[in-house]
Parts: sequence; structure tokens; C-alpha cells
Amino acid sequence: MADESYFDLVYEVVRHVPYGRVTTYGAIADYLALGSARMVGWALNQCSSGDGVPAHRVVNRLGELSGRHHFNPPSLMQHLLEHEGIKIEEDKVRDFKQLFWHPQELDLE
DNA sequence: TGTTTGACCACGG
DNA sequence: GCCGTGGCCAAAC
Repeated sequence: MADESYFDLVYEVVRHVPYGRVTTYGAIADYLALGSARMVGWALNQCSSGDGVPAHRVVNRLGELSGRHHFNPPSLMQHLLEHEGIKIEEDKVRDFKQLFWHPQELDLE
């Protein structure tokens, strides 16, 4: 715990994602102002290591469930999002722009 | 120990 | 509006 890896920072941000909202890799990377969106993907790749990290709320900038294949089962990601009231169309978030949430909004919240 | 890939994004042509 | 390239950091081979 003493060592705050980049992964931990990503987990923290993802964990702060409000219910029924989604964020993107770039938004997290931009908020952390560290590494890059690729690292965010790597961090979530170890989502199994993370505890209670709603990785299903993290999608690419297009709102596509790019990482759904990394879930178990893959349809779990879509299922969780729909469970939160988020409509998924063609493995993409409907009204993604509206549901898009930026970590920076935490200060505004 | 160096190369390749990875749940990506932004910019330029 | 689509395609190619660079960048970023870390783990796996």
C-alpha cells in the first residue's frame, strides 16, 4: 500500500466514477497527467487485482466496450452497464457523450 | 537484455 | 472523413 503504483491511481479514479456514468481511458490519463491512456488499459487489465473496481464503467473514447472481452463472461460488462441504466447499442454506450464523466468534475461536484 | 505488444489517444496528411 | 505515425509506460517473451 505504501507504494502507490500507477495502477492504484487508476483504480482510485475509476472507483470514484458515479453510478450510471462512464469515463474514458484518456480522461483518466488526462486527470492523472501521468503516463498515457495505454497505461490505464494495462491497469484495468489487472482489474482482477483491484478490489471493487468498476472497470465496466471505463470505455474507450468512442464509448465502445473495448475491454468487454477481458471480462468474464465478456457480456458481463454490458450487463453491468445496462443494470446501471446505461443503454448499450452495438457494444457501444448510447448517449455516451451525455453519460461521459470526467474525473475533473469531482471538484465541481 | 532487447523487442513486442497492450482494454489507447491525439495529430497530421 | 479516413489512414498512418508517434507517444507513453509496463509486463511478457
